[in-house]
Amino acid sequence: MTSSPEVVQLSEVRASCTQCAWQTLCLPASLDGTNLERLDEVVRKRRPLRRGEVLYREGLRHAALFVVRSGTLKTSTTLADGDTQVLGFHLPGEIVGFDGLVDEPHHSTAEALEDSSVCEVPVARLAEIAAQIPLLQQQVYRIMGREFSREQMHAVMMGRRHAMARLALFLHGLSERRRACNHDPDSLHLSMSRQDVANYLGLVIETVSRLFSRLQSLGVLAVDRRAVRILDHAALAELAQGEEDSRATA
Amino acid sequence: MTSSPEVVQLSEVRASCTQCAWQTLCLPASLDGTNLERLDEVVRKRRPLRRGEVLYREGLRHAALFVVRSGTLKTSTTLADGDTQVLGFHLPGEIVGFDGLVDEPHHSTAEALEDSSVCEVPVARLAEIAAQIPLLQQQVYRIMGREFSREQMHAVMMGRRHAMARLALFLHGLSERRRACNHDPDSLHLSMSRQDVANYLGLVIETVSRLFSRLQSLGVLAVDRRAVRILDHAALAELAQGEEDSRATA
DNA sequence: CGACTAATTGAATGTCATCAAGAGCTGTGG
DNA sequence: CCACAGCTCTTGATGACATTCAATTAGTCG
Repeated sequence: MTSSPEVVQLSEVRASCTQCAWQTLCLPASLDGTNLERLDEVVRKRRPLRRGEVLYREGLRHAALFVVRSGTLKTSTTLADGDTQVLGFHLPGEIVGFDGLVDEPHHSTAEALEDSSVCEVPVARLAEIAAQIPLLQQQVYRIMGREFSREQMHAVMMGRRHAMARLALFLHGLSERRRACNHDPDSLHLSMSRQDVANYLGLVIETVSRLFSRLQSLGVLAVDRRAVRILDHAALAELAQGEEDSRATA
Repeated sequence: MTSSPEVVQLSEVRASCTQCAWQTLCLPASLDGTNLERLDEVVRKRRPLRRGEVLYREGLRHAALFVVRSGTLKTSTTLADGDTQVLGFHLPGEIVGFDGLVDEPHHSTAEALEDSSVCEVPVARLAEIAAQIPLLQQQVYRIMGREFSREQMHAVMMGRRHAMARLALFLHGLSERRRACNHDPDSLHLSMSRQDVANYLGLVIETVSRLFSRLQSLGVLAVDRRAVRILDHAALAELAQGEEDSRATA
């Protein structure tokens, strides 16, 4: 079971999509052998990103999509007054870059929250071969719809007027995304800082910190720094709906 | 200069895109005559929508995009607890339906806020001809990116922690969208209720009402029911940044 | 070990939600 | 034409909850 460096090279360069764990979530879904190879030719593997490294920056044109292979990305935008707003966190299998699809400069910046790796898909090349492979074209649309809905989920969270409901929805969403990847939906590793979570939810860091503490004392979560374990999904779901579960404080 | 009923008919049925006021914002941008005709064949004109009429409903599959030709649409989604969250307001030239692109059922419901009219673009047919017209394919991507960025702007608004900043951003955004259509950016006709505005911004109706009153007394707006005139763009911009312009209250 | 950052916790203020009442507009029918 | 009902919107008083300011603890890196 020893794998020589050449084999690794080969699989990385040639058969990236074929061997990728996220095939079913990503562009290649439902493509057969021949078409998969054609997609492979378009997809450019990128060097791994170091924690803190920026993938693309707002204001720059870079018409490409990026598939997260491992790690976590954070997208954010800068406001007129210099404040930043975190727009999203992106896990393996998810795709970023839709805000700079063609010509348009990006409105957001994407940064690695931990050491990560991504595939780069130049939009122009993708469009070319998608024009010849209807199933791929469909998959592109499907993924766009998926990411669009994810954006809307952000608005739903921010629309909740109780801070607890926002955090509960956030945690529930993360849990669901882990389930989608066949990972344990109860154990979350938050690769983002409390500050990032707070900003993402439209709160301040102290509030988020207090909420984590409260969830822990309620027995809903076990919190150890950025490692979070969900102990009571039902209670979390209730809190997500704004039910102030006051009886549990007794 | 009399136009017979037949001429109207003809222009409505055959030359919809050619004569549409929103050409430059919409799919046909940068298409020449021949290609424009091919697009015309795909686009289905729809009967006008009456105020309150639903264009599509969440949970249903309906793989089509809709271009707003006149009027205003509201998209919203229903939460687990039965509450609804308003996701967006859509003005002429803008496009809705991205959340139900392929196969997937819609996550949102689209409703006319006033008598409106839309063009329906079946995604499957659009994909077919876009595969043959690279410029159209590009334009599809461009528009998706645009609507994606609009979604993100919603998150930016909701992220502001002062109610005034949210409303100011909202009004500023509406103003900019009117400017983009060569309309007077100072006069807004809010076709949505205060309740809708409040929900969209994650506030309650009373707060929104108070804010409008305050903006009026500050001399920033002239508010007459749903007719709003922006008197002081600079002040509005300041308020959008969370600057509590307390000196103006003196 | 010491300096730095990240996160937690406490106390006080302020903003927004809630509850409640009233004003203004719209449409209907007598 | 006016009266009435129903709705949207406004305005006021109160209180809850999140922010702010401040200090402490925990964890990380040089």
